[in-house]
Amino acid sequence: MRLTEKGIAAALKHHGYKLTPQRRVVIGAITASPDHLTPADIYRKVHKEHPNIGLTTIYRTLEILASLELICELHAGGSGRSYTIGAPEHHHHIICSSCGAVVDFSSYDISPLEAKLSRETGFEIEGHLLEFTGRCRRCRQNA
Amino acid sequence: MRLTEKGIAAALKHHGYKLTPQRRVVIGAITASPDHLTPADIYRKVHKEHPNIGLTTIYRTLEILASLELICELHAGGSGRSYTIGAPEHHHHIICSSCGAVVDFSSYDISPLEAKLSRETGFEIEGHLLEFTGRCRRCRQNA
DNA sequence: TCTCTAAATGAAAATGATTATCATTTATAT
DNA sequence: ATATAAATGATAATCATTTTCATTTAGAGA
Ligand SMILES: [Mn+2]
Ligand SMILES: [Mn+2]
Ligand SMILES: [Zn+2]
Ligand SMILES: [Zn+2]
Repeated sequence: MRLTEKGIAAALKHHGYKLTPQRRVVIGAITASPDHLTPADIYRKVHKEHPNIGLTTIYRTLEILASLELICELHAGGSGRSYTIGAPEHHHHIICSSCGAVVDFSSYDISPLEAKLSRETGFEIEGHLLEFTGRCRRCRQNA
Repeated sequence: MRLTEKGIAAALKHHGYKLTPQRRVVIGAITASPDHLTPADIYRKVHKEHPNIGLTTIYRTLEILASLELICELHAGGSGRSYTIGAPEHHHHIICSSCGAVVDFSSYDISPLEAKLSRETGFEIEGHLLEFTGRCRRCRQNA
């Protein structure tokens, strides 16, 4: 049930955002790639065909798409966000420290832990970040 | 079994690092505070007594201490690292989105999940990041 | 204690990602 | 077709971190 380019565009309009050529281009780039892309990645991918699009606009478009949960935002370790076409179910990531590949996993429900923490610490939990780093099979074999 | 100022200094020397006044000052600041401090926090704390210490040196010292696992490095969500005197046991963090307070918790063992993921994805897991965000009791009451 | 040298320091500039500004353009409701 | 609020993009600003490099210094050895 992967979101399509059209579907994302429709959702944008539905939420009152204008459907500009620049936004179409960003949506196109992100639906076309299975990878997690940084704003700069998208800028590069798109710049040949559409030299008139600004990096700022890419940031802004990604921010909107993420806020509508149409794409999935990833804060890998230190610096740099990246985005990928949103899988509707909540999931987490494993990131290869060698090649940067990102693998999703969803086979884990964190809510019991949340409830326990909330009880023990008095926090009202709003969100969480669960990420693993490691070396993917391929990188391990090449070494 | 909290590390002492002397203990950290000794460990530094043991690993071949010189024990400079600047490093003593950074170690002193970090052992004196129960909080997670950013490099800039430490710079401010220290600057009255030691106006001659550079922020660069604080960054460098913290990097060394973290690499020796004498202090604990925290990448909170988006931008900005912070450090605290290293608790020897592995633990995770809950961060208040309103006031920035950080609370540790260690009542959770993530290794079964690691083993499962390793089996399912072929990754050799090297590390992980588990962080919760929420609103602490105090901030919740003030609102 | 004196000397020597690799290691450490810090001022300053560079970097890199992200955000703010603001004059100009444009998507769309009417 | 028009009006207008929203969107764009060039540019500059931020902010954390890193690099550079000339100068200082901790600590090993004479
Ligand atoms: Mn994902
Ligand atoms: Mn901690
Ligand atoms: Zn890999
Ligand atoms: Zn709080």
